Amino acid sequence: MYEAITIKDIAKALGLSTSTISRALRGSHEISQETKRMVMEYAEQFNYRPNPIALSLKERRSRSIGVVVCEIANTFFSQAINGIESIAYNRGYHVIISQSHESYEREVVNVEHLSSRSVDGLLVSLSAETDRIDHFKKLHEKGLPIVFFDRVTDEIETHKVVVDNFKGAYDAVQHLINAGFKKIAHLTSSSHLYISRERLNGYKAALVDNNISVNDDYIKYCNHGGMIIGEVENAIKELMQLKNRPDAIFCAGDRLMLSALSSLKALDIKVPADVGLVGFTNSPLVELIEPSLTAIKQPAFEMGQIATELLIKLIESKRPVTEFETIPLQTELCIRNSTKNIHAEKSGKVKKAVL
Amino acid sequence: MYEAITIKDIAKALGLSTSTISRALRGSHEISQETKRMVMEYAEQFNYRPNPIALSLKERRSRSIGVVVCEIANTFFSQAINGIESIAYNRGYHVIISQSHESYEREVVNVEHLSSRSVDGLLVSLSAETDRIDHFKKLHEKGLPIVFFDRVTDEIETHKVVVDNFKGAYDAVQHLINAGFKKIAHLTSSSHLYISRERLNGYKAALVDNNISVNDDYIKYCNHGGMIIGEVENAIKELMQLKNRPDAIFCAGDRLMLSALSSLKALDIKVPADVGLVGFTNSPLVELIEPSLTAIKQPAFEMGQIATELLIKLIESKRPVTEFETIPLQTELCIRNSTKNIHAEKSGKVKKAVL
DNA sequence: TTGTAAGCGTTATCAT
DNA sequence: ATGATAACGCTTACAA
Repeated sequence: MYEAITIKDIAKALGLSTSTISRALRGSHEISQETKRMVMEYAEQFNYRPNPIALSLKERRSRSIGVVVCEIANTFFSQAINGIESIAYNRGYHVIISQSHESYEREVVNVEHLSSRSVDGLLVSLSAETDRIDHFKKLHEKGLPIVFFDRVTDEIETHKVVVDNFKGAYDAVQHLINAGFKKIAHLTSSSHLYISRERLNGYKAALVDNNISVNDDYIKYCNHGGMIIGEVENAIKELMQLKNRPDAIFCAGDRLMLSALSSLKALDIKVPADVGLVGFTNSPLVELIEPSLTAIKQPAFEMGQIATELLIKLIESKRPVTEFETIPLQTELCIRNSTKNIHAEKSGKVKKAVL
Repeated sequence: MYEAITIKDIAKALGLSTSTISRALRGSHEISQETKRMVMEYAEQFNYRPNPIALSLKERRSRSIGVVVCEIANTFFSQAINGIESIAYNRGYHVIISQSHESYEREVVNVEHLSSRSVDGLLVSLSAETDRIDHFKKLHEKGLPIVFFDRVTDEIETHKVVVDNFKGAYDAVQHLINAGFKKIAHLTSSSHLYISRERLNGYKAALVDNNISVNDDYIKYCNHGGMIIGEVENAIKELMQLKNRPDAIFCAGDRLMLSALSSLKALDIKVPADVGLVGFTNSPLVELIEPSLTAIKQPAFEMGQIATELLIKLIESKRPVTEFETIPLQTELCIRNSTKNIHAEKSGKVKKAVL
């Protein structure tokens, strides 16, 4: 089996003590140049690598951070994870990803697993099913640093990274209205999710501001985030069977949007000829679909980066942090191959946040 | 900060020695029922969790496995990772994912990082750019268990999990020919990848068997797997500018297929009216694209599962393994919403493999 | 049945 | 400038 060389081995080979080797390796000034050179050379030659596990035990930290998301096969999250990695690896942290597949049960198990594996902190985006968060509260109270991104909760006071979901939704619905749609339905995820409620509010506000009354029959929830077979299909079917059938749908998320699309296709309903469609999605594929769809995109990569910066700051801060930031970013509305930056101040916000 | 209870704490509290606690906790028969009960209760009450880092140090294993892939934002790999997780978590292993983004450099760095973090084994699918594999050979020779899946190499003797790429490609091209296409181009990934060569061979064989001569101008390589800006666009442009322009394209991979699609769209070339398109992809989205495309799908989830089973077997085997398996699975050809199982023995193979 | 001590690889503290 | 020792949390011979 794989046997790595240790400080002890070097000490024995060079006739020195382990402490000398340790110091020499870290370039301590209290070791003679000559000894340092010898040790360094030997270490180099035999490809010495400090054992991270021993270090972890000593330093009481694992230099790893846990990521809790619902699904990596979702463009938003895979992009966010890329952002997370880009920061974490530079700072010497491992990233351990766990997926809940939108299941509360699995989220609890994963969090338990990660914490028992002594990650130094957690980056969390809640699952759709999650309606109570004791599993996070418990850890947070014990002092485990946690940063939420995208699917946040207001029940835990810590750093959060979000987009302006209200505005993103509002703009999208306004876009539909501008395009002439009037009977706009809303397909949303779980009502437990704060972002769902924000997006719902944005939707309602846009309608009201345009003197369109809100029709509750037009609002469909998918409490399992569309992960349960038939969940989206049924919602779409119900919408399409309404007497006063909607002429457009605003989808609150990636998976919902894509499932809605295939459900509509199965019903042989054409988009946008029969039904207009816009939604929150980071998938570049929507542009491949003919005619290309209007998408609200989130700055996923940046969100991952910022969340990671904040988490590492928490992890490495000496004394308890009492002031927490909620970093608000902006969405982009991508209309048929042309991206319209709704909010000019976007990059400014990001910059400030990373400081 | 987060302070977990240790065996020492329990020992002190109950006036026993740490070894007694350790044994009691593991239910050793050489500890009195009474003591066991006491210890168990106390541990339960204070929510004792063994420190996995201390365990790792003692057992000289981290109970984590490293995954080396190019991109998690690729349906094949995210599905494979789901399979990997499903096995790993049950067996008490952590999964640490790293992405090369098809870059040789990053792959080397990631592997170095993972091994220095003392993972117990590696699940690898090579990056498109990778043309030499010393970074894996070195570790393999030191005894680190490695299992390759999908993008394998024949330069390292170990377990491998693959599909029958030749047959998958052959069937796809035959399908195009059956549909009336005759001038079939091939857009492939890096020539370094063994699977690319197999798929190329399948492509050629199908042509030859149908008395169509192979035209080298019709074969385009993307040595960076389509990750470099313009790589696929240029290849498609070149194909479309040929005097004897192809009437169909067979794509060797997920990213290539989707990039080809958007490149064709940018050129205002209709699929399949102007150009037929089939390719290796696990993306469910191809069905949403109008008209839906023909896809060759790989059993990604199962491949991940089998690879993980094999890796854990290697990790946990007491003596060096000298006989290695190459598990061959079968692809499915998915034609316009109807899935045709080309190979009946598929499930049988999988079963055998997991044994 | 329980305790003592050594060891996993490293670093910090206190000698020398 | 270098060495000895203890400690991080846990397991396991070996003693008692």
